[in-house]
Amino acid sequence: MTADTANQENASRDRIEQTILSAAEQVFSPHGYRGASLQAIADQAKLPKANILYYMGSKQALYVRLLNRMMNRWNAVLEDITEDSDPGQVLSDFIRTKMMLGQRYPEGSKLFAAEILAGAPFLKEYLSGELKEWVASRAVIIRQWSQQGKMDDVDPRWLIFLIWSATQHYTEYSAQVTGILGEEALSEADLASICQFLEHVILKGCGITSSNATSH
Amino acid sequence: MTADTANQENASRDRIEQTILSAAEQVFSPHGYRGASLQAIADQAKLPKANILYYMGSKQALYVRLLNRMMNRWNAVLEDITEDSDPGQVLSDFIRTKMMLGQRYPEGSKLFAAEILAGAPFLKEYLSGELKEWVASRAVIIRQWSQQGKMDDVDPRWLIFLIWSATQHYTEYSAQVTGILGEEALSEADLASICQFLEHVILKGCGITSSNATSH
DNA sequence: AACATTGTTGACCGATCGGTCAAAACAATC
DNA sequence: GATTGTTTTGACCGATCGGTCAACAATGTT
Repeated sequence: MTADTANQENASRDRIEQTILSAAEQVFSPHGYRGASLQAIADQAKLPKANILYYMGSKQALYVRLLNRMMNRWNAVLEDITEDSDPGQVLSDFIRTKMMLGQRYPEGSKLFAAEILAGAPFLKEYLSGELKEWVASRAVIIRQWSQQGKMDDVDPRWLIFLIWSATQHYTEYSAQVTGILGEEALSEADLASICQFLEHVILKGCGITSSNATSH
Repeated sequence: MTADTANQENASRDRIEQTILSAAEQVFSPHGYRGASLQAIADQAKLPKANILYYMGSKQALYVRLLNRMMNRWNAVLEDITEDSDPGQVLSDFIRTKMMLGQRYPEGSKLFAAEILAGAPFLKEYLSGELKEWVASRAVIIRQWSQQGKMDDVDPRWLIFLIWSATQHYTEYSAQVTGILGEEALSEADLASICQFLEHVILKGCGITSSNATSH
């Protein structure tokens, strides 16, 4: 096997794996790791149970793969900010991006939520390693914004948690939200209204005077 | 059996039921309904499995009882507000009360979260009935505050969701929060700091000029 | 003391759990 | 077309699932 054969590897295998991953995400996300069964995943994927194990090795390996896939989707957020960035612009983008990611990958988001709820048995080291460092490094920059007088002197960690929680709420608690609103699902108008609200409250609440009103 | 014998009913039975409920809450909360087993609950309660079923009837009945117990704990919140109330005072109380409830009943809160995450199969009608009406009635009053110029004209529903999500985050995502902070659990100082932050951002963000600074 | 009621629990039920395995089907190479 | 390697899948394994039941202990009641 030469060095680059792995690149153009069997495409049919990839397609099947994607089918399985997608099915698994739908089964794991509402019920968590323990509440999901391989048989249910197999039914969802319309494949024999033994076939799932042939491709994924074990329930745990499949689950961990899903977690990693979801985390990769979040990598871009808040990545390229500096002390010279405009807080209003950055936080607006942050809110909208997080909101959009939740809408785009609802199952993946719920999967992640269930994992945290269960005490993060498979993500403990990621949270206290990579993610902790990520938050710490973002916090440094936000602190600089405060010192420059661009915004109030708030704890950056609580601010990040606030934006995370406020946006995630609409995917992970979608059953509650839609129940209360009396709608089947959130409309585009709802989403726009929510984004606008969150921007208004959080930016204003942090003492950020909207520099340039981005048209929406 | 006369009409009121049920009042001073067997106290030993109550004690055992509380033991079981407490054990069940600890087992259900991280794993959800499907992820929990009666055997695990029995082990936690240090009782034979058959004994659990003798007192609770079935897994489902036990689970529903836990949900109801948790919901009763929330009943007092935001209950006695009028159009003449002070928004700053009310929202401050709301934030602090919600935060306190999450700290007081972490398992119950997580249980509720897991139920919603699973699509709220046992709470659908509560959400779209009682709770929907509750939110609607609170929204009317908040709208009046806006019209009186006491606060910005924000959508009360999004405001309620914001406070719910921001406060619940610290109990339901406690594994993530503590992992990122590098602490075993949230300290009292952390909690006070978080409450202060949320008050600051949300009240200011809603255009509420803190009437009387309550000392903390 | 005799009896009825309530509480306790090990043994057991069919169903399902995650996972293994071997036989058959398929694909690729020579 | 025989050989080799890869997929596919039903059958099966021991463990565990929620729940039932009958035998038994404990606790009133009279």
